[in-house]
Amino acid sequence: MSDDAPPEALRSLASWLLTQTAAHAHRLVTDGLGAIAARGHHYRLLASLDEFGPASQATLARHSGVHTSDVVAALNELSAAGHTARLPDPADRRRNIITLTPSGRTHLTAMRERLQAVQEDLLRPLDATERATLTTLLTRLLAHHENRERESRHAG
Amino acid sequence: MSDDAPPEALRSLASWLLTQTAAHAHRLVTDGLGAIAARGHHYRLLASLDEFGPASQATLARHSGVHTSDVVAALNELSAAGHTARLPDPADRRRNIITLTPSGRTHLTAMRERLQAVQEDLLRPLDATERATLTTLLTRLLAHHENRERESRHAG
DNA sequence: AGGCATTCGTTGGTGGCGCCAACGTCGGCG
DNA sequence: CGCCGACGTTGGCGCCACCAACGAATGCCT
Repeated sequence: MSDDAPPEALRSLASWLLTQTAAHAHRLVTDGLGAIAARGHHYRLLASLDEFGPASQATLARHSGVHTSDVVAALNELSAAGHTARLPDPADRRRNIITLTPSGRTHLTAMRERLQAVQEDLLRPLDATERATLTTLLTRLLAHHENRERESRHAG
Repeated sequence: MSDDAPPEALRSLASWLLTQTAAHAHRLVTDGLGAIAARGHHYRLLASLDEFGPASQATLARHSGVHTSDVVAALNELSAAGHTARLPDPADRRRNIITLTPSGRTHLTAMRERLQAVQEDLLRPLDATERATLTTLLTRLLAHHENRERESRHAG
């Protein structure tokens, strides 16, 4: 649906370049994960569990950046598939403790492989140095805006 | 909702960096345009009209990259606000010819100003050279994936 | 000890964006 | 003439980000 060249008014906007390339990246990721019946949220949650160990849904949300209401839905799916276990915290009955099951660990590994392939696909036209540069620039932008968010949340 | 640091498994994925920064960019754009009751699609369409002149909805979709079904909705809003005019093409009665009204031109200018401010906000941590580098890298990625899309559409 | 604010999980809903299927209308070409 | 295709439109889907509200439970503060 976008055969002709976009107007310069778009091409010259960094925000447009970002959201467009991100859209392509998102499609690659969705397709890659879709092939093993997974979605972005699943990877974020399982990766967080793997790296930080068992956690409540709230801390899981904070680590993964997934909204708590979406964490509920994603964990419903993951638990139904046996990839996570949801058991009540005896020390605080408001909380659930989420753990990664062996099946979940296997699934996570499969996701990682898919995502590695996606990165290759995504970054194909760039050489190693350029990839590093891109990563650095994006990381700096991200850090900046994450800080801004934190400040405005604590101030407001 | 994302207070703690994301896991390294995310930070190391270029696709994640892209979609995250794009999400921030998208929010800035949405807020900026929202202040003047505009949305992303509106800008894309008006900018296309401004740069390429009056066009049918189909060619407008091709230029702006907005899906035709979404073009309909956006043009309903823009026409209702008097920013565009939709008149039947006498030469081809399937087509509508969309034109930019004076009011639309004014609106476009206001959007441009907002978006310029957003770019500043978005890229604040980068100096001029770094901004140029980022633009170049993203443009190359975008061109690559756009070509891939075209090829697969004409092949399949 | 009592009362209040806060946290946690959950439900249901919103909006943007990208996209697909279907349909009636109309034009162009073999 | 008949068929294929383009055009505009409607209605719907999926993913992601996010918000409001609620009951249950906890912790703090007095």
